[in-house]
Amino acid sequence: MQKATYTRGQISAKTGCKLETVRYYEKAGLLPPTARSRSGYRLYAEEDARRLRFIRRCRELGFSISDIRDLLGIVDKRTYNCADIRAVTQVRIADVKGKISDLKKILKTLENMSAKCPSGTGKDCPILEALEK
Amino acid sequence: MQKATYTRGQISAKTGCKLETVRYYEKAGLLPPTARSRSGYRLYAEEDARRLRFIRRCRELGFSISDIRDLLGIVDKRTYNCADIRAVTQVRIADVKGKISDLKKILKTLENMSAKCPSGTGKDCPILEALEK
DNA sequence: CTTGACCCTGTACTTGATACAGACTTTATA
DNA sequence: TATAAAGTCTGTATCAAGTACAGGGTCAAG
Repeated sequence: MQKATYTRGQISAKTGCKLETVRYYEKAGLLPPTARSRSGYRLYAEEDARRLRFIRRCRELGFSISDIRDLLGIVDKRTYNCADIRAVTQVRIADVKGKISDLKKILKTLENMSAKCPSGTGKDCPILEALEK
Repeated sequence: MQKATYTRGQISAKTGCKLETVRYYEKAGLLPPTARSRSGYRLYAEEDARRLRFIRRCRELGFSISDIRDLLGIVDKRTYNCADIRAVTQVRIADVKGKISDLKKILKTLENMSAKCPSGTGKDCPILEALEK
């Protein structure tokens, strides 16, 4: 009984990772080199699909490729430590919080600037003045 | 009476734009090519400093280089329209709002994941399970 | 047998800088 | 005045995280 295999196009459709991105993840070391058909086509297994979905989910949550490499490295150890994964996640949470707070400041500034604009067609635009500080 | 001129290092210090970044902005078309000394050194004027500070401020507020090119294009017209500037700013505001909302969703997911983790050293990490979806 | 769809590799492009190599110029110090 | 140090010049490489070709080989259907 053979294991099911998929071509790159098939695994791409199956996981939602774009065709070229799959190759990119292989080159980036997130996906181990697959088996190849006699003519050199990559042959992906079910396990690769799971891994790709994991990577995709992590990317959606903003983990960097290098974060994901760390996470997968931890996972790939037969005996991993839950605390290690938690640590990576906590750093990510702090990062997201920081970004939200930065963006809120930026938003406030932009809205203040925009509010001063009489929405007219005149010159001496108050937005420009604010931008020149 | 000569106008004051600055070298790249001087204008960099004066505006807070890093040395190499000044050259980059020139290449990117945000800063017009400056006058040159006999030996080929760039000579910046007061006007360039104003322009660089404007660019820097825009970047701090997250405007892209191409946004800034647009803004400067509008400003450089002798007769600009305040509404045009307002339009660019409004798009930027919408963009920032979108990013904040995306990041909030991400944060919630990350925190939910992390909250399930018993912070222990066990296996079957609930964060991993959540990441595999 | 040929057409079209798929896959292969390697490379270039994107954004917004940053950094370096190797050469030249200017300034400061001895 | 000589020389060393600091500054500037150009062109190119690097980063992240892909995306998009070009120029080939391969596979299935008609």
